[in-house]
Amino acid sequence: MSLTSDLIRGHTETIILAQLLKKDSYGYEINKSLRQATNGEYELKEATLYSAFRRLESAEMIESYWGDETTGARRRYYKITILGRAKYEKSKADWENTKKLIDRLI
Amino acid sequence: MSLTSDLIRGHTETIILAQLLKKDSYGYEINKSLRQATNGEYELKEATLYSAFRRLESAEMIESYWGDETTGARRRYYKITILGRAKYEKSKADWENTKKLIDRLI
DNA sequence: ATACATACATTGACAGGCGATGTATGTAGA
DNA sequence: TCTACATACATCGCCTGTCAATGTATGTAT
Repeated sequence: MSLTSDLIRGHTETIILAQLLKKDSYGYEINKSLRQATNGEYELKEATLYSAFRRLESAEMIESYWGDETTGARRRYYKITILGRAKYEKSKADWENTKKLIDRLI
Repeated sequence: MSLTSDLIRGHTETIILAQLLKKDSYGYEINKSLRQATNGEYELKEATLYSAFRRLESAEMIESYWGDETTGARRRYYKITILGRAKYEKSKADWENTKKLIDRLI
């Protein structure tokens, strides 16, 4: 288990939603963005990433469509929905509260 | 799933160690302290609390002894070890790092 | 040819959290 | 006296998110 994995557990979906808030994207690209944003400190494991996509799509927080690449590997793009935006806002507020709570307790 | 449960997952042991850093204590009392410290917003579920004690004791982060109550229910007191203190310091530093990481990502 | 990067996907196992349940002691009130 | 409640510890079995391992397919560089 890596340094952060246990502490970031529970934030995976919010992190993905935050990326999709900027623009439609696909798994591989999201992970590249995360690596860049954290100077290589953090990225999602593929199994974690794709199972999060499944959950988010089932919950109608995101929608997917195939990209129209004529060359290279196909890409499945994801787009955040209205529900996803609401969820993101809620999660962000929860994070702010939880952060204070933990700071008070440790 | 409650508001905070998924986000606090992974902090349970650190929260317990933080309490034991102040003084030797026992399950029920630790939970009372947590409730007080958070104005009733947060407490550990008993099953969570006691399984955390088991893990921490196996890992030699805490030690236990029976209280000498002559009346009322018996209490099993826990005491943090040197190893537990080191673990606490490490966890706290990890938390500071993770907090920054998450803030950057969401 | 070979290795590597891009890209998606599933399976099975593991670990932490927790609902449900059980035990036992002592106190307050009807 | 009976009942309810607070204190206090403990375990079982389920659920859920994470992830190692593995597989598929395309394109590029050496």
